[in-house]
Amino acid sequence: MNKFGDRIRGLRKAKGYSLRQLAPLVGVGFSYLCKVENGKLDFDGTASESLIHRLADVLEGDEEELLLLAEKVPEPIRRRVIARPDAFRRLAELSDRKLDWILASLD
Amino acid sequence: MNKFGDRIRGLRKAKGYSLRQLAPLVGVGFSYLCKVENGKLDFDGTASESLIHRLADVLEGDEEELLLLAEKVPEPIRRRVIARPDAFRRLAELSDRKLDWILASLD
DNA sequence: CCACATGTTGCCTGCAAGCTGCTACAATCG
DNA sequence: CGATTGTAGCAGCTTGCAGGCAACATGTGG
Repeated sequence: MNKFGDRIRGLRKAKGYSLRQLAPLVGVGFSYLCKVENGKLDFDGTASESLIHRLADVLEGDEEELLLLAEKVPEPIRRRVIARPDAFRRLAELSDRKLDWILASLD
Repeated sequence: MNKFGDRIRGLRKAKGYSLRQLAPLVGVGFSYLCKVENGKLDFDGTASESLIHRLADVLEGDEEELLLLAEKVPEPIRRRVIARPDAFRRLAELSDRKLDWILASLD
């Protein structure tokens, strides 16, 4: 259960980077990157949003996907939830099946 | 533009508490509470989630509503977004009008 | 076998969030 | 008047986040 780290590692290998090569490109130390990939950060948590942003950039990954794997709510979604709390409170209570139905009816 | 503080103040008055009375009930100092209500915290930010939780409890307010006023995403909603990112990424892109339409069609 | 790149880990630090806890002063009210 | 209430400023303090450094392990080609 380390979806985020595994994804990062995958993207990194795909680009042929070593930890020491990638680290300076995203502005952190290589040892920190290692911990990020293995989910071994001292404090139980994940990388900061700004680091995820830089990683997505350099590795050409989907930033929102990475944020979600790291269990963070991406800003565009967050803003929308805050703007329309009435709507999202209700939507959040819906079953998977009803969500699917709504998505289908959007076309 | 101080929705959260105003709401807290309203709830507090409704219960007939003074700042100095309420403060110990939620475990903070009265001067801090004053700044929370007036949005004058030293660091630009809002009260912590745990304080909001205690306030909702003591003042018998709706915790999710208060969190949203403080521009924080409540846990139940957060979990749902993480569980169904595909759905919420799309829903977040919808206009207010389309959201209203969906809500209406839920009955 | 050695040299060297790569990955892993433990400890250590800087900094900002989220408070505490005074203090002082103005406004309000019985 | 005296007591209560709200407002504000300032100095600290504790915790957790974010990351650095140095040493150690593992692996790989020559």
